[in-house]
Amino acid sequence: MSCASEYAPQLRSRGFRMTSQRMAILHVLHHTGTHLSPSEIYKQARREMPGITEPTVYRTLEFLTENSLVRSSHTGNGHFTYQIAGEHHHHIICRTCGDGMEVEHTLLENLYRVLEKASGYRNIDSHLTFFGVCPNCTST
Amino acid sequence: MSCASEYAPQLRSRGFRMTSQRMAILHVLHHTGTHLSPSEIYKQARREMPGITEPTVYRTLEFLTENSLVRSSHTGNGHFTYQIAGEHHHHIICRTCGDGMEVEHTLLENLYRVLEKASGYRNIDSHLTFFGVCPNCTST
DNA sequence: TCAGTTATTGCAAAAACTTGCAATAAGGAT
DNA sequence: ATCCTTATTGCAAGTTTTTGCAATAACTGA
Repeated sequence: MSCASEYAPQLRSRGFRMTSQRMAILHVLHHTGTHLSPSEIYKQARREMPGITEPTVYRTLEFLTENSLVRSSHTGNGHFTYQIAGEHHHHIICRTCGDGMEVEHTLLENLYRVLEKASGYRNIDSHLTFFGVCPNCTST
Repeated sequence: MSCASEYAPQLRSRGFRMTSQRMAILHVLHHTGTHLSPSEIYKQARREMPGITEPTVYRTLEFLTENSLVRSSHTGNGHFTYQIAGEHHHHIICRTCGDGMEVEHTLLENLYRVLEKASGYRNIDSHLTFFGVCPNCTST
């Protein structure tokens, strides 16, 4: 109810609508704060809004991602997780053990500028996932 | 037959086997040269090896990716495509029109070094997809 | 406040992807 | 050349994700 309705103006100004399904999903993501898989989001959103269906969850996540209210990131196994779009960070995941950590966005800002120059693209804004080998697995 | 068997020693030396299914898939990727979706790969591989099944294609792609013979990249829509692991490059995709272009790996090398220092991870080797707005869509 | 427009949802069915397990076959050893 | 070990596949059934279309409900304007 509360937090999610703050997002309504952002949608309305672009001709979209705030619905109870979108509120429920935003609420879930807002309050857990971390990355969740579509099925976890579905389960939790049903507590807020019992009638919500799975296709709606998938479509909503895609929609919210396109509208920058939510960010998606891919884990090692080929699946996506979703989180509320807050502070911008990235991930690095260990190719060997699967452990991960966050990467500050500021570290990439230089690169973004280089890329914009080289490609002619603007407004680059990607949530990236890097793969490498973590210190633990290197030493073994 | 021909090209794919070159990869056999790489697998054998790690205790894995070269099979006709793996050959078929490598052959397809080697000769098309571009990114293909799992179902496209399945369709084409059946021409080389009629008995091949879909689960095998998925498992094989994952296996070949892990063993660095194939690289996966994610497109905007949340799905993965696969290509033979050759020259290393990345993609930038327009958030508005969906058009894309390749990004030289050399542009990122600096960043990788920065990240290795900051994170302690080594051997960072990711196929990245950036999203931005292309020149066409910017001017409109 | 109410009616109209149309973005959004639910439903049902399809497509894409995964999993467990028994059967097969690749490569090493004899 | 043949046997043995075990990595790999196929099958069949499951889960996850997508799609089309009719029904619904959010916002706009009167």
